[in-house]
Amino acid sequence: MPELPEVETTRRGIAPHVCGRRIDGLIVRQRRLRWPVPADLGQHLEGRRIDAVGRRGKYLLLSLGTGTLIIHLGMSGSLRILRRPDPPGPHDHIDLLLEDETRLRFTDPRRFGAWLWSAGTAAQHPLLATLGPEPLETGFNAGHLHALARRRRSAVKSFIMNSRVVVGVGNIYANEALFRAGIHPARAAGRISLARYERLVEAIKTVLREAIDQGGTTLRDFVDGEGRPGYFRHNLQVYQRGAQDCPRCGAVIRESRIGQRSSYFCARCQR
DNA sequence: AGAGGTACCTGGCAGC
DNA sequence: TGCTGCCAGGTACCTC
Repeated sequence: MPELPEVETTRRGIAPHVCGRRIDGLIVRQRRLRWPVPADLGQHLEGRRIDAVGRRGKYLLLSLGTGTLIIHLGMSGSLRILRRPDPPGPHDHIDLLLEDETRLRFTDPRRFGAWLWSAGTAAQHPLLATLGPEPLETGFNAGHLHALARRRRSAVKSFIMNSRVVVGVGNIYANEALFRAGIHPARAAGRISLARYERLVEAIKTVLREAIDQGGTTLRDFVDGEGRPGYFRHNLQVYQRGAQDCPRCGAVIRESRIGQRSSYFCARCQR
């Protein structure tokens, strides 16, 4: 699933094709996603023009003036621009029909994604109301992390994957950022110094920026707005590299489960 | 308040 | 080859 870099790659890919365009219709072939697609969604969309494509965490936000179409890609979702109405595959659940025959097609084999409507601004929607800061903005800093972590005993990896702490950091980039920062993923969040949180914040920002530059990470499903995969997979240093050599020190990369998620780390470099 | 487990889905893969 | 069990990029919701 798409983490922040994949969602941002999608946003950048679709924005030029949908911004300013009028919505002519909505085809919902499968209503049962993470939540049911609202039965009246099409009525909110048809005839409206898309003003902007924004992002908050892993949520894509299509602003229509009268409200916001909120799209989440879940674990396996992707959005593509179609210039002609290609016949839908079994997991092509939704087409947003735009003027000039353009379509925005939503594909999601696992159906953990979501298409929701928010009247007014997206920030008012309950799903977005409790989200933490954006990792690439200044509100995300070591002081914020260090203060929030006080007395918390959960693993720092689970801590930075908590969307109330910071948005957009999923399993791949949590593993990669902790490796770059030299912090053991199982270390209690409340037992990390401010100085080490400085390193972690820098690592998170850097790894996310680099991944965005590479068009995200494609493990299986992810494609950008043009149907192309992301290439950051070649830059992963620990994720899915259990039993291989640590690229920094040569020790064997270890694999374990933390908070029910696969975790990869070098026990020599990360403390 | 925080931590941990469960649930929602499909598909690919390893092992038998 | 086919079956079974496990695993996968997320996250809301429940219980303790």
